[in-house]
Formats: sequence, structure tokens, C-alpha cells
Amino acid sequence: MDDVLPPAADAAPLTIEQFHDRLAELSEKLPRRLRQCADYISAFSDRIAVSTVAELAAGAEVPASALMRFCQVMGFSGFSEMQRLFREAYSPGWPDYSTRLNNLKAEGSGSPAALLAEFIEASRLSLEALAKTADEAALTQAVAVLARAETVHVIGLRRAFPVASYLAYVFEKMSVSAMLHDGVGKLDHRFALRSGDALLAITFAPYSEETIALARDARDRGLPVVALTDRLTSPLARYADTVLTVQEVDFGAFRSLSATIAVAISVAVAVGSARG
Amino acid sequence: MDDVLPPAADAAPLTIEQFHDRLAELSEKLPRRLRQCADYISAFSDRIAVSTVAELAAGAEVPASALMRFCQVMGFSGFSEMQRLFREAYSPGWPDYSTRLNNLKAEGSGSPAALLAEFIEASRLSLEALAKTADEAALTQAVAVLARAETVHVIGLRRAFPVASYLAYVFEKMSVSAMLHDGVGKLDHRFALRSGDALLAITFAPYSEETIALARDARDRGLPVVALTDRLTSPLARYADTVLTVQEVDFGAFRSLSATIAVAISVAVAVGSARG
DNA sequence: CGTATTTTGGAATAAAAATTCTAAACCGAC
DNA sequence: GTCGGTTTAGAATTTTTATTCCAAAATACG
Repeated sequence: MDDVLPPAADAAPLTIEQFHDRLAELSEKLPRRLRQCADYISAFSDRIAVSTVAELAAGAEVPASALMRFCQVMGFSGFSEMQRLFREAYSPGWPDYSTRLNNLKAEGSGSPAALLAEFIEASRLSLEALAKTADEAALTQAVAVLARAETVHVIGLRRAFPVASYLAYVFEKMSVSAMLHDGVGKLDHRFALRSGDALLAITFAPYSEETIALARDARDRGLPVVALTDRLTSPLARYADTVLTVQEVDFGAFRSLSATIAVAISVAVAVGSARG
Repeated sequence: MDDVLPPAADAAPLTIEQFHDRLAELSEKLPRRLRQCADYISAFSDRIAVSTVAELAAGAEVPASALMRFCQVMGFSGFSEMQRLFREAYSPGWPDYSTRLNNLKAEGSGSPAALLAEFIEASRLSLEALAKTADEAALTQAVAVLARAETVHVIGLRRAFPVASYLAYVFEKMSVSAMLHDGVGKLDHRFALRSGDALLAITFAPYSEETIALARDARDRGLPVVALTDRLTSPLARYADTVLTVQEVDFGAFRSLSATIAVAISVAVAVGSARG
């Protein structure tokens, strides 16, 4: 009963860096079993997020209760709290964004400036997630496929249309022969697809029939198809040789497109320069 | 008691790749709730290792039992077995945004990954600048003007066309009467502008003649004009009642549009909700 | 050495998570 | 509409996991 309050000084670490600092600072003055914990944890800290107390304890060759005490010495209330730090650090931001937005909407604060702030935030999150998850191999493959094509056909309707049209613009600027299938007049120009060409198709849930149909068509004729979509299980993926996926954080019913455009333009510019 | 043995064919996936294959193969023929699981899981498979059934179920917006059934359909005995696959493969990728960006850039300049990193960076900078400089009063005024209009006419050509087309899409979704002046067939629909309407015109240097002409036309007839452009001294500004400015950071010859789209959508959503 | 203090291991308990089960909703074919 | 088979939601149950507790062992100190 000596310490009535735990000194505020040793509150739980809030970041992984603080965690390691604390670990280094402590590990010298710990008794044997706790030091074993410290050593093991510092070597395998990245397994904290996906292990149980028992597993880590076994790894450190200590009883589970020793590991519990270790967590407490580190300033956490227990193992779970420590684990949360590592789990959240692994991919922060996402879990409660949508609920936060719902609250915001419920409160009816629809001022344009507030909306803008939310949009900016959604875009920023999307870009951040893209940076983390971008698949370099798929990207490279997509560029290779398109760079080889005679003419690049681009299709994207509804929400994907802005992306498709920007692509067409960039291709034009880079003197890449490209054709935008825009659905104007319900004309479909599927017969414009000639051997030697390639298709870049863009669609997000709810997927657009026409886009998928054109992809199938291209595939049936043996043309390479690159898909830009939201998930690997998208119906578009079946007809594509290369699938690029992008997650956008949506804001209410609308998506920011920032990440999607970033991917699209990178591909287009890379294709343009690959062709010289 | 029909199937005494589960057919060996649908044994559990042994690698993450097999897992995704299986997912793609199944997801089409699954009933509603299970497909929801499949979609969510395929988009966020990296969270499996660090989440509980309840958390994932909440993310996919299904009851926990649906997610359990999903695991079984995938060939696992239950969630724990599925999770084991992901936990064993787990390695905390690139911890944070900036180191990951550097990694992408390290691929070598000109590589698609490096380009993507640059674009992401440019977009993020644009958004940041926008957050700092956004003019609340202008925004509010623009929304007020457009909310009062019978029909909102939208024009934006070349680089601004993606923005204009996304605006048209959002207006449609929000049941705001809107017309996109797209320049198809060089038809100009200036006579579609009727009193009571308003024009939202978008152009950036080098400014598009047609856009400016339409703005002038609208102004001459006494219709309110909202300009979305890059500077207050833009030629478009002369004909506009309200001017919204956005600076995009460009990367090479191309701009990210992120900030522009953020402004555009905020305005559109605000207009939509102002009209009820 | 012997006593006070700290540390330890493991059993006991509490909490949380996974898994199963069932009645009801749903859907498609008649 | 109604019958048969599927699918679903959520309560009930089981299993796993975290956490506490305390007697015994170790250590420090006189």
C-alpha cells in the first residue's frame, strides 16, 4: 500500500517508439524473469500483434504470469492494452472513420467548410492507405502490357468516368494513341478493338455492366485487359490479366477518387515514357 | 447426414494466394450475407491477422455467425484456423507512410512505383494547402447561389473535364437538376441557359476559350456564375460573381486534381443538401 | 544463519472470444 | 398463395485467453 497512486510518470507508452525507449530504459534494472521477457519482446516485438500471452511466454521461456507482470511494469494495465498498441499501429485510421462520419452527419453540420474538411480528410486517408498497400508488381505489369499496345482503349462509366476521361487527356498529352469509350449515344465501339490493342477498364461497386461487357469482349478476342477496380473479387477481375486495386474512403455516398486518380495517372505517365 | 466426408476438393487454402484464388472463385455464387463477407475480407484481408470475429463482422456489417459460415465455406474448420494462416504470414509491412513512400521511390525514377509515390505526395501537398487556404465565405456564397438555381450548368474542358463530369455525377445522385456542357460535337448549348439557372465554370491555365465564352454569355444574360479556377486574376474571374480558387501542386506536366475535386464535391453535396 | 522483502510458478478465476444451434425469414418453383 | 429448401440472426454454449492471487522459492541484508 505504499504507492496510493501509480505515478503519472509511467503511463503507458503511446507509440511504438516510446515503447522501445521504455524497454531500453527498464531492461537493466529488472529481475531475472522479467528481463527475459524484455529481451524476448524487444527481439520479436512485431509478433505481439498476432500472438497470445501463452505463445509469447513460451517463446520467452517464462510462465504466462511473468509476462503479465512484464506488461504492467511497462505501464500497461495488462497484455490486452499492450497488444492494442501494436494492432492499431499496424494500420491506423480506418476502423472508426465511417462511424465518425455518421455522427457528423447525424448532427447535421452541413456547412460547406465542414464538408470540405471531411473530404480533405477522406482523401488524405485514401492516399495514405494507397501508399501502404500499392502493389508494385501489378503496377509494373500493367505498364508493360499497356506500353506494348498499339492503341490503349479506356473505359470507365458513372463514378469512374472522371478517371477515364483524365486518363484519356493524359494519354493524348503524351502522344499515346488512346480511345475513350464514353458511352455517348449508347454507341458501343467494341469493334474498334483491334488485335495489338489493349484495354484499361475501370469500375467500382456497384459495377457497371457495360464496362464488364467490354472487358469480356476484349478478353474473348485475346486482347490484354488491365483492370482498375476496388477489390480482387470484383467481377471485372475475371476478365483481366492484371488487376490494380484501390480503396477509397468514402464520405457519405461519395468517394474522393484521389487515390484512384493517382494510380491511373502514374500508369499513364509510365506508359507514356516507356514509349519514349 | 448426406456427406459423410467433406469432399477433399475444398480443403482449406494453404497459402494466402490460394486463399484469394478461392475467394475470387467463390464470391460470385455466394448468397447475400456471405458475399458481403467475401467482399469485405477481400478488401481488408490484411486485418484478419489482428482482428476478432466480432470486429471483422462489424466491418462487413454482418452478424458474427455469418462470418463463421463464411470461414467454413472457404474450407476452414472455423475462424481460428483461417486466422492462423494470416498470423503465420504476418509481417508488419512498412510501418509508416513516409518510409513506405521512400521505398516506392527507391524503385528508381521513372518506375511506375516511383511515379505513384510522387503523385501521392503531390496530391497530399495540394490537399494540405487547400485545408489552409480555403475561403469559407466564398464557399458559402457559392453554395447559396447554386442552391437557388433552377438548373445548374456545369462546364469544364480538357484538364477540368474530369472535375466537371464528376460534378455532374454527384448532382445527378443528389437529384439536383444539372447539365454538363461537354463540348461533344462542338455543339454549344448556350441557349440551354435560362433565366433562373446558374453556371459553375471550371478552368485552369491555360484557360479554355469555350469555358470563358460560356461564362461571359451567362453573365450577359444576368445569370449568376460561380468560377472554380486557379487564381483570382484568372480571366474567368471577370465574369464570375463568386470565385473559388484552388492551387494544385503539379508533378511534371500533370496535376493531381485532388484538391479541385474536394472543393467541387463539397460544393455539390452542400448544394444538394441545401435543397433537401 | 535468520528474518524481511522481492520474485516466482502455477492453480483458480474472470473475461472474452469462437463456435454451434434453432426458430424464423426468405426465396424460388409451382 | 404455399410448399420445400436455403439462408439468416441472434441466443446459448463451449473453448480459449487473459488476469489475479497466493503459497513457496529466491534473494538481500543485517
